[in-house]
Amino acid sequence: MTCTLDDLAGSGPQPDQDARTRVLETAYRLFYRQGLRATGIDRIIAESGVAKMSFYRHFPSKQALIDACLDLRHARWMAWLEGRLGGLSAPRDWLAALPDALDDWFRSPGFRGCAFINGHAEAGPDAPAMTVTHKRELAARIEQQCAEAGLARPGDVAADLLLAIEGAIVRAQMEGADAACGALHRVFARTLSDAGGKQ
Amino acid sequence: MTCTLDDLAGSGPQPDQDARTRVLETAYRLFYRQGLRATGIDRIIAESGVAKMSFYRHFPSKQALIDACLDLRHARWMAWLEGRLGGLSAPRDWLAALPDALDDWFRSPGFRGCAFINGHAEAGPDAPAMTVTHKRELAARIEQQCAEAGLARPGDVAADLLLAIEGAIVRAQMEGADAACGALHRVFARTLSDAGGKQ
DNA sequence: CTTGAACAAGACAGGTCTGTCTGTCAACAT
DNA sequence: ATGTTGACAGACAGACCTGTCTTGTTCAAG
Repeated sequence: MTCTLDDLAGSGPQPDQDARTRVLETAYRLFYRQGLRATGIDRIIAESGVAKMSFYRHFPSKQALIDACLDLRHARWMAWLEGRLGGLSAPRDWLAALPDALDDWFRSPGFRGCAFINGHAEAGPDAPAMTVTHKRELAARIEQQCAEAGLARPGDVAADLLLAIEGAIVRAQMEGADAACGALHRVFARTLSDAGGKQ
Repeated sequence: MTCTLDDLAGSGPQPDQDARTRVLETAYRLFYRQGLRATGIDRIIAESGVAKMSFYRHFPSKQALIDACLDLRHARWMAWLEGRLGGLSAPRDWLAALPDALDDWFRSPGFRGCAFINGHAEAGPDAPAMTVTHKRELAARIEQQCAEAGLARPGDVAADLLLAIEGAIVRAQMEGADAACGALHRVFARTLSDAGGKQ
């Protein structure tokens, strides 16, 4: 599965898609843009051009639709990241290129932070499990690359890098990409340099 | 103004307080615990033991109450931080002790992340101005300490530290304090060491 | 041709949301 | 004594929310 930044943002519902896909694509955009609670079922139904019963045939509840959207978001985001860094076979290069990839994402139109951070912030401890699962899978992927790069204490290095990533996402959301990317690059370089990766 | 972690969490409405204070204290707790949109006016009114008209006499709208709560949160959080680090007159010590202070906060009962990050995540670009103002004032305070400590490029150092702080808050919210604090301490030590502060 | 599945359109129920309004009461100042 | 002020209690309006149900249409497989 390949995924561009446009795919990540979502193309919106297409008339030739079936009802379930139109609902999912519409919700995917609205939930991210407006928030989970602020987006009502009626609006999703109206914008996707679907009957209410068609919606409830495919999704038993709003919560099920939210879960499906977060699953899709996770799959697309990870696919985007892998595609964006796909040409880099050396783990050290992969890690060093992460800030540039995030920089692209921060500057993409419609960027509004991390859907999982936002969802967790909104729903609190009762947030869908995917909000934390996504972060764990990202952390595992980064730790894998740290280990393959031969860095000492790959778990600690991955935790440090993930800390910087989360911070950069929040900074970019609140103050813009420029305010986040300088610090992100510096913290990454310092962390990797300290861990033995090339500068 | 002094502020303990209990004060930061909010003591709830006391019967001897006037109506406005009871509303504000109730909303202060509920907005942080449940989120802005998930907390209805009716619930705030019921828990504060106030008439609806008394509420609307003191606050023209729910949005005005939200703004007042964020103002109060900002004042209390900054006062807590200054009090927590008050004994440290040397700027380098002040900066080095920041992760321990945040650690205490992450482990305090009822911790649910940063009210300003959460509010911004929920409301998006239309979020109250205080959500970004709070972060700017914190960044300015950190930069001031960096400058007084004689660090090179105090603005960059402050940006790096703030990035780590935001990341740690999010990590602590989603995975708990243990998952955040190790990385926070390491990134802080590395950043300060690189900037010329004592180890 | 018949049957059944998917779908569109929309009424409906029951609840919640914000915000307005009417009364009643107690404290207090003139 | 009397008017003012603040507060409590609760009805009410109008909108929005989720979820159910009915009716009619399209279309394809048997």
